[in-house]
Amino acid sequence: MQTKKENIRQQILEIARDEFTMHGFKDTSMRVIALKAGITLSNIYNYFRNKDEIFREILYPLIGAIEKTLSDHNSNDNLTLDYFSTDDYQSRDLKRMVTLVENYKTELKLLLFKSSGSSYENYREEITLRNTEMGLEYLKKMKEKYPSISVDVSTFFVHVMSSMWLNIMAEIISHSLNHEQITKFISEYIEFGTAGWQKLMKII
Amino acid sequence: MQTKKENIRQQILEIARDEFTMHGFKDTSMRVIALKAGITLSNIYNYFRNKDEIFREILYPLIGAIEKTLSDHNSNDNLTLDYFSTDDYQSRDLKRMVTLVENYKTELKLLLFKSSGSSYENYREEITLRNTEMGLEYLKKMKEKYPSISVDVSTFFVHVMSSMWLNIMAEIISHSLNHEQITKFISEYIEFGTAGWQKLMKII
Amino acid sequence: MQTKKENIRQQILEIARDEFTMHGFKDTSMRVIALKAGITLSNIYNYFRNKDEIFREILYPLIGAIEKTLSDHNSNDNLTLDYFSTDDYQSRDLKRMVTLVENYKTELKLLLFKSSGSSYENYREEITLRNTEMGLEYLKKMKEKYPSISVDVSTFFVHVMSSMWLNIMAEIISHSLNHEQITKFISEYIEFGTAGWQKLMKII
Amino acid sequence: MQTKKENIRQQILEIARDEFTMHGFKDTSMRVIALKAGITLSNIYNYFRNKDEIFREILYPLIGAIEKTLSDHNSNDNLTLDYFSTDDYQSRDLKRMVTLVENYKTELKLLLFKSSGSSYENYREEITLRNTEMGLEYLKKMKEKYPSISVDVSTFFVHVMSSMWLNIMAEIISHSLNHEQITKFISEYIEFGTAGWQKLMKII
DNA sequence: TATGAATGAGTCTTCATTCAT
DNA sequence: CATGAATGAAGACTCATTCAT
Repeated sequence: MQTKKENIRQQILEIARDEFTMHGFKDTSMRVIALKAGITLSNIYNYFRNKDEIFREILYPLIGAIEKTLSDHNSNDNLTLDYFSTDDYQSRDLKRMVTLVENYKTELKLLLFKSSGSSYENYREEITLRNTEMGLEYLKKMKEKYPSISVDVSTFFVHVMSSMWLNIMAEIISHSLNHEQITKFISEYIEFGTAGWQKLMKII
Repeated sequence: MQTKKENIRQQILEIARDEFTMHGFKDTSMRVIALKAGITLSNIYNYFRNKDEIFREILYPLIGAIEKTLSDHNSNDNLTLDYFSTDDYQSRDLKRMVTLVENYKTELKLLLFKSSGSSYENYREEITLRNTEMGLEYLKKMKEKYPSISVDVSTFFVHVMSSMWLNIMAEIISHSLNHEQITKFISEYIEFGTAGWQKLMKII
Repeated sequence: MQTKKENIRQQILEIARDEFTMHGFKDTSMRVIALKAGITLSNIYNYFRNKDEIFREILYPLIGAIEKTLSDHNSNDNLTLDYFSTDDYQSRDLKRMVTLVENYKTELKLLLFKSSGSSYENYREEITLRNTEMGLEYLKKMKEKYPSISVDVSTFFVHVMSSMWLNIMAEIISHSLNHEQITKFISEYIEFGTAGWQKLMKII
Repeated sequence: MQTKKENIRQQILEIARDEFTMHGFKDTSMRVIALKAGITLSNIYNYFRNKDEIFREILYPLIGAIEKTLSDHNSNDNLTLDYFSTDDYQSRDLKRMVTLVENYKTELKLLLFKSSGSSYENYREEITLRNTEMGLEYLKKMKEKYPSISVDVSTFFVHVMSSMWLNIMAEIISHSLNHEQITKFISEYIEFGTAGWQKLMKII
């Protein structure tokens, strides 16, 4: 009544996000959302078509950010052997990820763990797939640029490395790492990964 | 009537496994299992006490195999720097994992992805936790044996590496890799990981 | 649709009361209530949280009346030997009971006979217990006031006399006594009981 | 197998009696009886036609004893005013009841409290009815023999007095009175009741 | 915009009993 | 005499969604 409409809309979204976070998409009850929002169940349907739309709306900003991050990552800046000798490049990519994680903590949790039953239930796989394709493409271009390096790496290996990104995000979120812990981890991971890739690609 | 009893029991298990695989434990309906098995819903309860018991029975062999693998892995054979210079040790561990994956493809999928709501819903986390603890313990012992190496690695990094095992299994299963592909991947992963760890531990 | 909402609520209550009366709380089916009310089973749950709530709502007025009657009865007016020589006092108490019975015929039947399985299933015992305690307390006070009387009566005897109240109510209800019959019975019961108590307490 | 058949039959009866006592007729599960008896569910049906037959068989001796007690009570010995001046007669009747209670404690509990849903669920009422009829008949005969006494007592009053018997039994059982307590109560009840009836019948 | 009412399909599990072997 | 398998009905309750007002 006295609550302005947009307020209600926001309130539904916030409570829904809490519920989704706690019980997952499928086991979140519209009834409960309505109850906690202090409105009628059916009134929710004046703001959203259905449960899935609420879920999608919650994840909308995150999805945008992810898409942006992915396309940024896919630029041609990285096509240099320096990527594997100086920390700068990988660091820059990882920092993007950290930003994502820190800005969209809850939403990432939803997307990665709680989306079963929603229209985003396969999003995690899709991203990994796209990451893999980008990775393969990257290796191909590098080989063209630096014929001496070895890129004889199985598609699946690239795939596993790609999925690592999401797994790491997932773990960071699950364990509620603070900024310092994240930074420490990233430097370790870069050191570890750089050495690994150099070995595989027979650089130097 | 005409179907022999053990047949039906097996049929229930197989159909249940399919359903669990497709929809997850929680969203699998006993009604549907009965329907697809061509028997009465209530008749299922002559073979199993409840839904969870069916799930547990399906996973029973896998759980045993996992426990065995873990205890084998936890031996002291690995306490040598050779672990990081020759492929033999890691290879042996990874081959154990491969055996697991190839023998219990479907069941692993269930355990890793589809167990929410069942009594095994936290098993994945538990294993990662145990793996992490084993990893930290391992680093400590190595440091005692080889004081020159560095083990200044964050717990979280060890945790991520531990969870890698399960993630890799998960990916192998999801992508239905054949034996050759798995072998190829493993050699790559060993090469990659060995280089990474050597770098981190500052082994020459 | 065409039926107004409060109608339906009342209808559910009435039909539920009939069903409870016929089959008892436990053996009354929500399905059947819905069927007889001409509504959907699930729609009942728009009016009541669960079966027990329906039962409690039906008994709500009766419970209030009983509590009031009990507290009225527990006054100190009765602390006189006249209680056993003139009819007035007992008559007044019994008339209270009659009023209760005549006003809450059906509900009393539910409470006394049909509440097994509901949250009121022990109410009968509780009342008898409270009545017994009140009776014992009464005898003690009387002895203090009139030391010559005998109150050497077993607790169990007081208990049986207390449970009589409820049994009498129960019988009146079961046999659908009219007002005249009730009045007749009461005068008989007072005559009978007064003589009995006088004898036991050795009054004159 | 090694258990003789009659043993099994007895075992079923004993376990069933326990279950009926604990959960009542309706809420006792044949499955549980079979389980506790260590036999198959369906095997019970080789010994008894159905659940009700088990219940009836358990109560068979009690029913016989009740019928005998009732017919004994209905003899002509009691047709004397002495019944209300000496304790002997009533005492004899009450002692019969005590014997019943002490010999068939469990069975009476079943019959009075736990028979809902069985073919004996109305037995309590039936007995009270027969008791009432016997009481009315008794009063009539007394009036013929002793025209001076008053028998102007309502049918319902006789009914309540009749139901008292069963209520008292019920209370004795519920409270697990020992022999001494029962005897004490009975003498109190006789004193109370005799005085009451004398008053009502205007004897002396 | 907001509401209360309504719906039908769905959840897992238990029940007493029957029947062929 | 004993068994395991089978059945259909029933239990209370929840679900997301729709609709008339």
